[in-house]
Amino acid sequence: MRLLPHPATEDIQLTEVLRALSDPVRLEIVIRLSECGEMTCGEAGDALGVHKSTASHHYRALREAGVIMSKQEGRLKYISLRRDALDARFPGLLGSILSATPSALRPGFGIEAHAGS
Amino acid sequence: MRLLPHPATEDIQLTEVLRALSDPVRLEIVIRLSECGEMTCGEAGDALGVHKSTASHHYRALREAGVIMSKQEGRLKYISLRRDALDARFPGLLGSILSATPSALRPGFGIEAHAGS
DNA sequence: CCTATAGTTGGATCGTTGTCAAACAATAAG
DNA sequence: CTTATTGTTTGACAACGATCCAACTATAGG
Repeated sequence: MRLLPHPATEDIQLTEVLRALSDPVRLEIVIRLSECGEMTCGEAGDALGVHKSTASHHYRALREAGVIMSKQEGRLKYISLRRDALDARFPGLLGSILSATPSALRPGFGIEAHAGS
Repeated sequence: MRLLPHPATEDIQLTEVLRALSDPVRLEIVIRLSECGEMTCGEAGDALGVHKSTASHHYRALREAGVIMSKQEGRLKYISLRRDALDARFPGLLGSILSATPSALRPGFGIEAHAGS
């Protein structure tokens, strides 16, 4: 079991976090992580609709921005949200984003999702 | 006095707001607006260190994302934060970003700004 | 060693973006 | 009308980014 390098909490930059979360695919990953706690890259990338290499690039972007943690275990790689670090550095930010997301992220996933005639 | 077109509150998209705020220059503009309330483009762009046309592009990006309002008055154009709309759409988001900013945005503007030997 | 699995890396492509400079538009004042 | 002031638009350019595909690494199991 190996942990991969992540930025220290105090080195996490606001603009980089915002940038990381401004991509719909990455925001989707973060939302899923916030619901499921910890997942393998395969699980996280399953319903994203992008190539696995694309997903891998997004994991790296999120990790380098300080948003997620990665730890390798055998041939699986588990990723998880860095909730504590984000809350310590930018109190309330992650919470406001996560509570705003379900309907805000994707039209067609909330109240207005009655794809009738 | 003319108001310029802005997206309706319910049309403001989270990823676009995050994207707009992920640029240091635009975040700086937003911080200044949060402190000063309302400014002309000239005032807002003075200390940004970018060409005025660049600043103008940033104003447009912020306006189209739903972050700021613009109103023309004579030959001046006043811009201001769309606090109410943002708070209604994404409660807590703007607050958490603004309270996180001063030291997080720019190293060299906070405690560690003693440019000694 | 061979094969399958899980994920990364490196190119190639294509669209987006941040920047400046120069030209432009619009208002105000002489 | 001419000039000054404010800001926008357009063009050019370099940098970045998202994506896919193919090749690669690394672990696990036969």
